[in-house]
Amino acid sequence: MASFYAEHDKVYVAVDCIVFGFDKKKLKVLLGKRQMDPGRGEWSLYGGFVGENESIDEAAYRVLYHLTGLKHIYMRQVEAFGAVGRDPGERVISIAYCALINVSDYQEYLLVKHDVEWVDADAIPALYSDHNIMVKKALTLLRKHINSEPLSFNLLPDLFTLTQLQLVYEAILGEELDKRNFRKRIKAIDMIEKTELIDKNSSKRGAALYRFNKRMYQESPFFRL
Amino acid sequence: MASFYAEHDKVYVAVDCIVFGFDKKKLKVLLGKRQMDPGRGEWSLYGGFVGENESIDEAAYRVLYHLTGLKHIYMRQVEAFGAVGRDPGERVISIAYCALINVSDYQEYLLVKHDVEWVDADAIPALYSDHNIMVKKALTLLRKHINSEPLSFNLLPDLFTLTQLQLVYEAILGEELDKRNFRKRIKAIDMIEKTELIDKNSSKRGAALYRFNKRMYQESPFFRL
DNA sequence: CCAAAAGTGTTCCGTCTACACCCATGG
DNA sequence: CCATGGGTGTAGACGGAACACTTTTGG
Repeated sequence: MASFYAEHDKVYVAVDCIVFGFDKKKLKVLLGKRQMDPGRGEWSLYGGFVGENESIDEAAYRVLYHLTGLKHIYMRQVEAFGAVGRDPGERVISIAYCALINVSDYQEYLLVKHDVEWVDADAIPALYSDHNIMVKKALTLLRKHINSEPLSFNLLPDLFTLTQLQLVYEAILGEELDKRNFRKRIKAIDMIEKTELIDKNSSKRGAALYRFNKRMYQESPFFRL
Repeated sequence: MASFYAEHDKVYVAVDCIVFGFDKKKLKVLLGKRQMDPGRGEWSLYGGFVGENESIDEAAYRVLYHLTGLKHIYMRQVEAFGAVGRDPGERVISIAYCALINVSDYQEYLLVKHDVEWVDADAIPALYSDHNIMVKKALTLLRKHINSEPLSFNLLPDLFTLTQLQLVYEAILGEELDKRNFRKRIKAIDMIEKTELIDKNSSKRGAALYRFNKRMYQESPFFRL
């Protein structure tokens, strides 16, 4: 490859992943202690550098896979962060990505392996560099899109009860919802299908299990709760 | 500065500006012929490289200033584009920015100086690299936010008529709006103030000029059309 | 006097909100 | 039999959509 742009500067580019999960009525974020200098030991998002021969999306999926062992996860770019002094080490431009995973898919031993924890999204500690801003932006984005895109299902198992689904919405929106109105709206959405299966974990009576029909969404990608 | 990250790759980072304007009932984008290799002569967005000692926002404002001679312009990041082969020259990650300007603030001689033109947003030619995708994303974003943020005023002079404002909305949304309903909604927004001034350019009768009260918006930053 | 754009209200319909009780079951 | 969570309907308020005519004035 010719060097067309040799007179310009090159910089480090990294990706940082905001991994959201949902557990026990709470929205969680996967946070860990930074394992490299500078900032070793500080609370931080999990990230990595973008290599010469991978796209930024590939880098984000690679980092997410390394952290969670999971592939085919919902992920989207949040924003590029590029203040000059944002990283105390060297000039690094970082692109934040937001991932949504089902906590029960996450192997617990990885928490130890990577020294990470599920932290309540409403009790985030002080984080390395500008990572607090990244988390806040990701949360804002999530809140903004939760009603117009089928995001919530990524935080739940394939089969879920309507109470679980409602709890996800309440956790993300930070407010309680009316059960009857919520269920009325759900009924109006064909892509959310009731199955014959009953979940007996959460109550003696048992609750119907529902499923999100991904295929139906792909055919007509419109969603509004 | 120590070299903490020496084992990682550095890449070129650029910014590309999607500059929207509004003129004669149409939404326009500022496009030019690329002035450097590779791709010299192709239709392209106007961009530039991010320097070692400037933030990506600063780079975007510098590029926009160079192109338009304007400062304090509304601008926001659209998205980072980082496919490996996106630039035919070398590996370049580019961060797209969207700017909204009032066309009558734009000095016409700059069109010649930079070899750029105002192109109809609904008739964008084939552009260099992934710039078509950038424009499309910026347009989608604009459409999505036009009703919940006071963006439209950036495309108009300080004083504008309600017909002009409606035309901006129609151009961005790509559909006609009902005049009476539109004006009813405008009347409900305190930040949009009627002045005593009359514009006689567009009609014999004359139309009242309105103004967006920026201060009022800063105090309570809520907007919904 | 007429063309051209500005300006102005009402009705209807659908959507959102508030709200409380019965059901099924395991222990 | 009772505690626990699951499940259901209605009425009133509100907001959005449809819709047509009068006003002003420069040429």
